[in-house]
Amino acid sequence: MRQRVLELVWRSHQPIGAYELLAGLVKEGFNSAPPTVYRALEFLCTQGLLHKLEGINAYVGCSNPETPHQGHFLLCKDCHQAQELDSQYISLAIKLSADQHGFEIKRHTIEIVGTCQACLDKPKKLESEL
Amino acid sequence: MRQRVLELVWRSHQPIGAYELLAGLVKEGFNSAPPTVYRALEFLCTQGLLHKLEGINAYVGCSNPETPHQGHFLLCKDCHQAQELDSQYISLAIKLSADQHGFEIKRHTIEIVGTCQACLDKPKKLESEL
DNA sequence: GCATGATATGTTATAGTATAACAATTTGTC
DNA sequence: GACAAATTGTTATACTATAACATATCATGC
Repeated sequence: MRQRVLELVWRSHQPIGAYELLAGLVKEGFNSAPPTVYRALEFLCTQGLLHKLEGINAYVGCSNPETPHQGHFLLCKDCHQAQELDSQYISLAIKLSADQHGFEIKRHTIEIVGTCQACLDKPKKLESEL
Repeated sequence: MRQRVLELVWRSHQPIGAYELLAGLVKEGFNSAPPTVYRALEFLCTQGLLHKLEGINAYVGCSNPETPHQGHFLLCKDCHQAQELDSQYISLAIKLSADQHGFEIKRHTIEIVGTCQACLDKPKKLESEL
C-alpha cells in the first residue's frame, strides 16, 4: 500500500493531495479510506521518501532520499510545479539564527512561492510566436 | 470586527487558530460564523499585521508591522510559543537560491520547529530545585 | 506446522480547517 | 438623503485529518 502511494506521488509529477491520492487508489481497485492514505504518507515522510508541503497540504517525492534532509521548495503559483532546493546557505543561515536564540531545531519548513523560470518565459514565447 | 480579531490574537500571546478566535468572538457576544473570522484574518495578514503559521494552521501578531516582511518563526513544540526572527542571512540565502533558478519570489514561509531555550532549561531548573 | 506478538491495513465515525454563494448592513462621498 | 463601495451576516458545504476499534498479514521461535 505504501509502495502504491509512493508510486502515485511520483507519477503525478507535481504536489498531490491526500484525497487525490485516495481517488487514485480507488481507481486502481483498492477499497481504501482516508486513514490508509494518511498512514502511508506519514510513513513515507518519516522515511524521507516524501516531503509534505504545508502551505498547500500536498506531497511530493524527495529528490534525494539517500541523504536525510529537510525539504526546501520553490513553488510556482502558475504551473504548480515544486522544485526542491538543496542550499547549504539556507540551512546554515537557519542554524545560525536558531543558535543565536538558544533554540534546538527538530525540523523546518521552507516554502518559497512565486513564479518559476519556465512560466516567466511563457509570455515571451507567445510574443516571439506572433 | 477586524480590530476585535487582531486584539484577540495579540491577547493570546501564542499562535491561535481560527476556530479558537471564533469562540472568543462568540464569548464576547458577537454572533459570528467562520467566514467572519477568516475574512478578518486574511485582511490582517495582507496588511502585515499578522502572520499565518502554515504548519499548525494558526496565527500570530507580527512583531514589526511597520516594515513589510515575510515571517520567519521558531516554533517551540513544548510551550508552543512562536518567536519571530528577522534574519537578513536567511532572506539573502533564499533570494540567492531563487535567483540561481531564475525564480521570482512572491512570498515565502519559514517555520523552524524545535525546543526553545526556556524549555531546554526547564529540566535543569527542576534539578536545581531538588 | 503453528502459536504468538508485532506490524500493517480495513472500517466507521467524527473532528478540524476553510470557502462558496448570496443577503443584509454599514460607510464614505457627493 | 441617495448612491456605490466596502464590510459583515448567514447558510451550506467542501476539504483536510485523525480517533478508535476490528481485521489481516508477517516474522519468529518453538
